[in-house]
Amino acid sequence: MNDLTQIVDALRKRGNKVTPQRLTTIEVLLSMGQQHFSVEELFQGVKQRNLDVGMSTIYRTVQILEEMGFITKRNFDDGFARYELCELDEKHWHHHIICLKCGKVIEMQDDFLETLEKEIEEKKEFIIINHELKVYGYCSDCYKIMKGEKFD
Amino acid sequence: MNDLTQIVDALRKRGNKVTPQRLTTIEVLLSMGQQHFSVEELFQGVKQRNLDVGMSTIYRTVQILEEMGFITKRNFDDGFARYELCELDEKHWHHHIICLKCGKVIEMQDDFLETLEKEIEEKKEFIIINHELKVYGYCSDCYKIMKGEKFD
DNA sequence: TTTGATGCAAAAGTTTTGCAAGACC
DNA sequence: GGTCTTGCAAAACTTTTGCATCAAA
Repeated sequence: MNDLTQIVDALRKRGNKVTPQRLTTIEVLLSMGQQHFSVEELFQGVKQRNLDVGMSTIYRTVQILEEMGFITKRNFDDGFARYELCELDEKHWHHHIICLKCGKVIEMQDDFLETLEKEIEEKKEFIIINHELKVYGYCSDCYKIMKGEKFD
Repeated sequence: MNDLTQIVDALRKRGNKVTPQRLTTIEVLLSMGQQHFSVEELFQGVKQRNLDVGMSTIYRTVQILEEMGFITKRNFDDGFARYELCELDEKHWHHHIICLKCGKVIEMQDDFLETLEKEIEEKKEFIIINHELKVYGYCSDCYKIMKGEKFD
């Protein structure tokens, strides 16, 4: 559902033009699937497809796609923004489990926050659009290493 | 419990020195309580106490305090990092409810995520240190305005 | 032909770093 | 006195912007 033609059509409907740079950027982005990609990675991906492109063009494309709701900005505190594809057809949240040592990001599907959302909407008079849960800690690999090193 | 002497002692124990700049920075930080402060705000706060200080000193102090676990970095996508004081004596999480229109941040105390944490620790073999939940949407004020404007 | 897009370079903004001078312990 | 800290300026980084040129529709 979230494929190239859908995005291209939506772009045209918005009055945006579909240029080779934009098309390739979207192709690269779609080929990355659920991953969390940075603007730099998109830039490299487009260049690897033998298309010369400027950083600012990627930034501008990403901005448009975010406004359109096809991608969402995430911040994992590694110095730059990351984006990921949205699931348009259903509200299907996933959460991020982040290792404080190696930076690995594990995804977890879970909709159990729905009860909390209802509570917030009632108690705080708030209309919820989205949410983001990040759990920080140590993955099993790093934890083993740390125990071996008698660290902490 | 989270007071000046505790932090100062911990600094000395770590081999760090307690300079006027550092002391004042910590005082300002403590006077802000639970708020989410930026480095810039700390910088202004220290200067308002008639102490000349350089930005880099604040950045370095904040870095040390984060390493020591007294403060945590938060990112509300407003262009720079924000920090907040940690509750050292107990695991008492709070969550952030963020208005997408006016940027207001509401805090919410809730420990209901404990069940989820246990599940993650078992299923994913992950040692959890911290977590962060951000709920995005529209506060009642902004929602009223939007309805009045027939927006969306 | 009109309007939006591109690409470069420069600007903007936060955060980091090198280094000589100064302060804490 | 030795080591850590400071402060300045400059660098490093990501992201944004201005503008002349170019291309999609």
